[in-house]
Amino acid sequence: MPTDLHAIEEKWQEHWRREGVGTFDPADTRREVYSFDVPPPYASGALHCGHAVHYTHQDFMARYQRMRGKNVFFPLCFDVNGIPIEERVERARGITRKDIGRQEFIEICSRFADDNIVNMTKQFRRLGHSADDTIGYRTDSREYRRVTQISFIEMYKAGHIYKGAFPVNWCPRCMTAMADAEVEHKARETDLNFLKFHLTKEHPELEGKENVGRDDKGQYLEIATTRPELLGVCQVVAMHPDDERARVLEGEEINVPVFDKKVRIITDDTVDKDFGSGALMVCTIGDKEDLNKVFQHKLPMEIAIEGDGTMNAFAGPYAGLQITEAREKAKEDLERLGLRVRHHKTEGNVGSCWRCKTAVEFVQTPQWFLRLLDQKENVLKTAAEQEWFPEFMKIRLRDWVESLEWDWVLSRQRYFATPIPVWECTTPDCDGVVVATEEQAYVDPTVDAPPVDKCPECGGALAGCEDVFDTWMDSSISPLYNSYWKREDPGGRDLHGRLYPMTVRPQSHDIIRTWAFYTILRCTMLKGKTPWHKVMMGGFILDPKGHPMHKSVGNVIDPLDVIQEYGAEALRYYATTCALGEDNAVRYQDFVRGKKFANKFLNIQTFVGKILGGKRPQPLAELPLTPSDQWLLAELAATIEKVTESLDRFEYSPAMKAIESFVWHTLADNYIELVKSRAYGDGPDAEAARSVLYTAGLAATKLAAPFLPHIAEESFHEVYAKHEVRDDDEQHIPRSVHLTGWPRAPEYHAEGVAAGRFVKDVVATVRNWKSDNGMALNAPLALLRVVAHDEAPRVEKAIVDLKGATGAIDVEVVATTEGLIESPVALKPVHSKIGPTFKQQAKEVVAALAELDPAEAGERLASGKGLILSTGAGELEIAGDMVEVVTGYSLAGEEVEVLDVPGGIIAVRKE
RNA sequence: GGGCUCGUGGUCUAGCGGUCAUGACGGCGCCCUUACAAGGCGCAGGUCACCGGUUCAAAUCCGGUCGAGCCCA
Repeated sequence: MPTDLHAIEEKWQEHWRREGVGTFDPADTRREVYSFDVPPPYASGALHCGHAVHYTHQDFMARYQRMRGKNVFFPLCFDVNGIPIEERVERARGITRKDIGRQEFIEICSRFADDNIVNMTKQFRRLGHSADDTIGYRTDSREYRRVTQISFIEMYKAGHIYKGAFPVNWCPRCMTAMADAEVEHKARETDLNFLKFHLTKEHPELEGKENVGRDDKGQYLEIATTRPELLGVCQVVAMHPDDERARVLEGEEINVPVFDKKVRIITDDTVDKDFGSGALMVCTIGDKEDLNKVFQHKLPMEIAIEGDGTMNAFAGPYAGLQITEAREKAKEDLERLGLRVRHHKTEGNVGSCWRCKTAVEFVQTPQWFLRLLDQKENVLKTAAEQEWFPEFMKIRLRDWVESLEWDWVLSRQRYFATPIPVWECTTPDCDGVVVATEEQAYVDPTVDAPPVDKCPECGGALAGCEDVFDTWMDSSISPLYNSYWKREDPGGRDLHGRLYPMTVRPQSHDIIRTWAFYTILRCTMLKGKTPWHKVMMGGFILDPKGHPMHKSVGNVIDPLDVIQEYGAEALRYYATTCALGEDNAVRYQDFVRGKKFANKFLNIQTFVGKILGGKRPQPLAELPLTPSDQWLLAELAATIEKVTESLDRFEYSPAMKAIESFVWHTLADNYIELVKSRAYGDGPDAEAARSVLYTAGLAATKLAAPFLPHIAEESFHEVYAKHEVRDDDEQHIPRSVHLTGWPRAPEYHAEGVAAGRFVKDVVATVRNWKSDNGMALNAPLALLRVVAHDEAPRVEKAIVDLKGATGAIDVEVVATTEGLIESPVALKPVHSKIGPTFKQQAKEVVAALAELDPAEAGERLASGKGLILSTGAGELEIAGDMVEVVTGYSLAGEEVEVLDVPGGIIAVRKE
């Protein structure tokens, strides 16, 4: 029977959509809620393997919790805001956002996202995901942005927000401010230039010291820098206090080349004595370290770079040039003036924009900030109340929180994001601000009127704020949005109270410092309560060699291609093998195994269906169960327990292994083989086997349902559905296995379990023996004698299975080895002993040995005597170590083969 | 430079104090067995990265070395 997995998968995907399997019921107050604060994938157009695995993990849990009777809130959401879509639109149209009107640009971005969302929704469905599109959001919707704005208004009123002019990270390409969390540090090779800074006073004692020199302009100190274009804003030169040169120079002035400007020499123990020349020029502002020194030493904040990445008047002769042009020009000038002593390449960490990888600069412009440095403890306190899976990932959050030194800059100078709902006074030097009212939100201050006409401070005219929010402002209220905070309650039954805190936040570890941190921060500030009880932290999915997948490397694997070749179930099977918190390489062998297992599973269910013949067997309790039946039920109970425990700990891999081992090995390879012939028959024994098959087959279907939902659904409808009734309506069969209850351990008498396991081992041993002896597995056996010791009375009850499964015509179950006689059947010469002793005579000795009666010889050897051989040269005696006695068994005078089984032995005879 | 995670047969992987170290993929041999050859049975293949320590007992715990990945500076 060829199985078309694709057809099965697509059939049930359509069924689930039509039947609304997975739909959250906001009006249901009876069932407990299990909610997911899902990570909205960015609407870029395609899901990648990381998405495929992470959302599949969520789907496992969602389907499991539904079967546990929970009202599952598992929304289908999309993130839309921000630079990536703006960038794609700009590239696709060959424009910048400034070329067309603000509102038109926003409109184009939004339509671009629409198409991607349609496409990605289809992809989720093809993966077999049960996310609920009746409760999803997209972050550019008016409703979502309304909630973001309200959250801002509340925090503003509570005094957590301020506007100020501080240096902020700035991407000259995206032309916007950004938070520390958005800055990546990448190793980059740059030129390290050693420049002459002439000293204002001569120091003969420094003569000959490292990096100190002299030319026609006098004595100089070499200073290494990668940013010569910033010489104009060099504020100070710093050296380590232990530097012997610093002891002489500290407090003196030194000449900045080209600019003919004098700066002080200071000491600072954070300076690396061994880097460059050991002396550091502090510029405003080359990097974060400069910025720290500016604050620490109260240096002037002269910023030489404009927001568009050009140099300004502070840069003197380089004003008007782009940063990199200015750098080249500065190097040329220094070289020409003989001020650049030498230069070499160095690898340094350059802060870069996480979106476009452009080197980040510091720019000082008025921006909106959220005060968070006073919230560090609160954030960690909230996190302490959460259960993280795995727990160790919390360390990353703690490290990040403890390292924070800056407030969060909220404003971005972009278009396609949530507008900051404020109007500002246009009168110079008046800092009057009018914040929108909650009722006004959603509001776009660049279009809509402020709640009051004039500045409340000075009566001046108001202008709408043109800045938008950092997109993490939107993302970090997802638990509030999801739980209908400040939104109309569709059920009118305190939905917010029932949904907040949410049950679980699934996410990956690369956005702990952003999404997890900001969400905990903001929800703690706004609600004073944790946003969720649990965090499920996914790892990275890497290419088969263990490297990250990148378009530029060409190692990207498209999950849809995997589905095309192996099926969605195979991809989902692979997802079960990916442990939380660990990075996992794509493993093709798992796709192969998943596909094989899906097929095997369907075959087993087909067999069970055939055995049942369309009838539901009598309940187990009314039937005489054999030891084999009891053993199988015990195994089933243990499997249910193991799978349930594992799922409750978000451990998918052990759960799947338990299911696979039970279904494939215990049920198919052992139990079915054991009872196959009985189950085809009539009578209570046969009915018992069928009832066990029904129970185990249905339970296996339910256990597999969260992981392999398509084949579970197929099996359920093919074999079981018509015999089952709905929880809520006994007149009808269940619409889906996913709407039925999680399996409970079956009830049975356990006294035969050990005997059943023994019977299973006996049968497996016989089958192996047949295979070793080149016999067909269904070949008949003349006799099977089972020595079962204490278990004999119970094993006896399984004679029907022993006969059926081994093909033995006669089966005897006995308690002891009585009647089984072990006797020598052959004598094997030990050539390594006989050869050296008898040399030429050896051949004759061996021949004579073959003439002896094994039984008699064995007896002599057992009593410690040697063997007497008669050869052509007369009699001779050989010692016991020259011969090996091969023993055999006989039963009632006929030769039998004896095999070891755990817990006993068996004797078999072919004919 | 710091933090976290991980080094187990050819490849991937389970185990994370206690019988002969789990299983998959691949390889080899045998087998059409009233569900399945996309299957069954079996075989080969491992100094559990390395070095120390704790313990009656270490793949497992501790320390160090080397290597990989991620996060952060």
